[in-house]
Amino acid sequence: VRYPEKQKAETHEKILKAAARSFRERGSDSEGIGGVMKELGLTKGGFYRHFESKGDLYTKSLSQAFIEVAERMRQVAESAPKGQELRAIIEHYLSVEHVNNPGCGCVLATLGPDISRQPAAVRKKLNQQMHVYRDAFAPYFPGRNIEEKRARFAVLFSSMAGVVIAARALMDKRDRERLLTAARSWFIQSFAGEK
Amino acid sequence: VRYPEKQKAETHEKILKAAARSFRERGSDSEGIGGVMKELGLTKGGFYRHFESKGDLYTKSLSQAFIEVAERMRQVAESAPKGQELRAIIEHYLSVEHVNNPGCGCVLATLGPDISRQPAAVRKKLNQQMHVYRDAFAPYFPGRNIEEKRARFAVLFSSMAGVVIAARALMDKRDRERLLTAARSWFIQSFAGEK
DNA sequence: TGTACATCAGTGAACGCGCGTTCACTGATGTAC
DNA sequence: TGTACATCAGTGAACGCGCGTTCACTGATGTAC
Repeated sequence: VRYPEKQKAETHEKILKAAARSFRERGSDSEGIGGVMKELGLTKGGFYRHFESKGDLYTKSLSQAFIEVAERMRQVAESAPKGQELRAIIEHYLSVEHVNNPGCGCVLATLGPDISRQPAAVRKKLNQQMHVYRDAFAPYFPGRNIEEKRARFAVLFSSMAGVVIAARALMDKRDRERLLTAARSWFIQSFAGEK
Repeated sequence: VRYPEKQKAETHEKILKAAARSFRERGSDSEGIGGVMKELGLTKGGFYRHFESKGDLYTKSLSQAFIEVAERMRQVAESAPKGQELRAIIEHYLSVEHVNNPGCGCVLATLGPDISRQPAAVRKKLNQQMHVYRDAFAPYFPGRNIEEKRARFAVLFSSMAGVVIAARALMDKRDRERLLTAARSWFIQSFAGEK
């Protein structure tokens, strides 16, 4: 069956998005191509018209995920009152919603350790995406120059990712909220200069 | 072949330690029972005389890992000058050595996201271990009462885990060292009250 | 406008591989007599 | 002290399963004439 005009591009993007969610929710194994394609009402055989391999999908879908997350953060920052952008970003990142929705959340917080186990080529590509991600936020950071802003970005975001990871590992709901609340007020105080 | 007196206990512990390292280095998949047993010069068939299943090994070896890491941290704290314990812990945790040796490093920083994907029973057991881990350090934390100390412990350790994860994801050695240095001085300043 | 043909996204069965698990077997050690 | 026997850690082959990948095939659409 030959399929309608623009369908291929649509399917391609659907696979990308579904995979980006699946990898973040379930890890880089444990669902697989068959599962993702099935979710979309397709069969796994067709996958290879869109991607070279599972590794190819992994790299591309995570790149996509970095972009999506950055875009969302940018919106949060833009809709915050002037001077409160960083605070808004911190509150958004350390929210219960983020912790409860890994599928559309920060890549570092869902697949960080996994990324460091990838072959060099994959890590390289993802490192580039991380830099794009970083440079989208550097403007909101305090610091005398770009180097200082970048350094603060790196410390804050990696720290917050750790908090989200720990919160997700905790089973007790109240422990989780307590951790998030404590972290929120501490990060805001330290980085956004308030309580 | 019937094997010498205490050999079983020794083998049991060897498997536990090798698995604790393997899981942290390569993730919860990607080496497997066969590989771990082979490393020890054994065949995989014998594995089931020691553990019920791979999941059983996972839980027990990570519990072991929590204990080992806590013990090491305790040593670091004890050999530090009076009043400098927390600072010593931070420096040790955020060292290049820790980043370069995931196999004997912090469990949260190697398998944090993985833990949150485990079935409830496994998470429960690991949560208990995390509490033991926490209570071993609470004494070194500032705070008016045990609750405050625990809260600070949770924020500091989860943040530091995030930094180690991010450092491991970075390919460029200098980026990595820059992140660690920035994080070290920031955490020490914030938690251990110095620069 | 109509017709013949090439294209190629998607199908569904099959293949290969690795891994977790099982199981019949081995044989040196510990124990009972 | 000596002998017969039970035990059980470890072996190695086999099994089943799921997953990534391949491939011959389909047939509606787009294109060439």
